[in-house]
Amino acid sequence: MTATDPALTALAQGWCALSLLHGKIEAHIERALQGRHDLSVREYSLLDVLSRQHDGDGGHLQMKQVADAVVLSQSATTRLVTRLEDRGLLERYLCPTDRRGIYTNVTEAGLTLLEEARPTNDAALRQALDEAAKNPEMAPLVRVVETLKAPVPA
Amino acid sequence: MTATDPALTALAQGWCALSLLHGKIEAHIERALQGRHDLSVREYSLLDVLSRQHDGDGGHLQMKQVADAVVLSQSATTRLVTRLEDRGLLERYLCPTDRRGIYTNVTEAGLTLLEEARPTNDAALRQALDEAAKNPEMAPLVRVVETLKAPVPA
DNA sequence: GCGCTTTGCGTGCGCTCACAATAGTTGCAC
DNA sequence: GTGCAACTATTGTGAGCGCACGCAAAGCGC
Repeated sequence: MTATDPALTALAQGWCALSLLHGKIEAHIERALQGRHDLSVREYSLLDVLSRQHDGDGGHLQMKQVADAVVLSQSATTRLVTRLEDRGLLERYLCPTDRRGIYTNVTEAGLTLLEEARPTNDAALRQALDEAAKNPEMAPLVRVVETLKAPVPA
Repeated sequence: MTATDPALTALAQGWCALSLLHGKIEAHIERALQGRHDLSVREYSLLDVLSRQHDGDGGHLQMKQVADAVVLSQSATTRLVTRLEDRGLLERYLCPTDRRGIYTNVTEAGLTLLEEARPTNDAALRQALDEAAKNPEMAPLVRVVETLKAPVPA
């Protein structure tokens, strides 16, 4: 097991490229969102996720599920939601059937800010992808991200 | 510009998938490396990068370039290198021609630890990819990472 | 040689995160 | 009803990161 397996080590190259691409994009978007809308990438992501689940009825994701959706610990999720709640962008309310669970709604102000920040986010993303495409190591990944867009165009 | 461009918003789907995949993999590898070798993903990545540049002559990456390679700020790179130096895994030495520049070498202990941790890293990566492949949203990305391995198989 | 600008690295401060421990809620066995 | 295990959200603590700043070295015009 201590011997270096070439097939596995080769995977590391792909992972390295993925990690690099992710880092570059995140840093680029972070700078744009932070500068123009005082939002971090995670905060934007959270608003985006919660605004989608809000569509149907009234918001059905518990904190635990939210944490999983944004790949964050429970404690970090609590504080992230608290921050946005303090800014009036979110609202917490207890689950009526299980008082352990807590649901969240995006307020009007939150939706407004989200839609306001979306062009910034998308433009920065487009820009970062173009920049990354120049690197042959990442180009294939960039193409997949671009073609992954339409889930079911029908 | 405030209007939502569908073509750009569609890109966000791909970026979201990429971000999710990255987060899952990183968390998985982090847990494995931290538990078995007391190394974070970034520390492992730094050792890996520095060990490669070390191949040719004696190490030619300055802190700034290292920071760019691991997508970290200069200050974070300083501290990261310092931590590994304190653990005896790295050595700093001043550039002979420009005393502002600082180069780094991986010590024997560092190389040993790196090769020791590599199987752990690769196995965790393989495992995380398999897990992620179950999600149709990420499957295409996973495939690219896997096929990206061989730069030039010839 | 002398001053000014630029470059590269290190440091103080505030913020966010992960981990561990805690409080509140539910469901089940008895 | 009581006790207990499982689950959810929050809070305390230590660590790492980014930003702004400071210091030292190098480049440059004089």
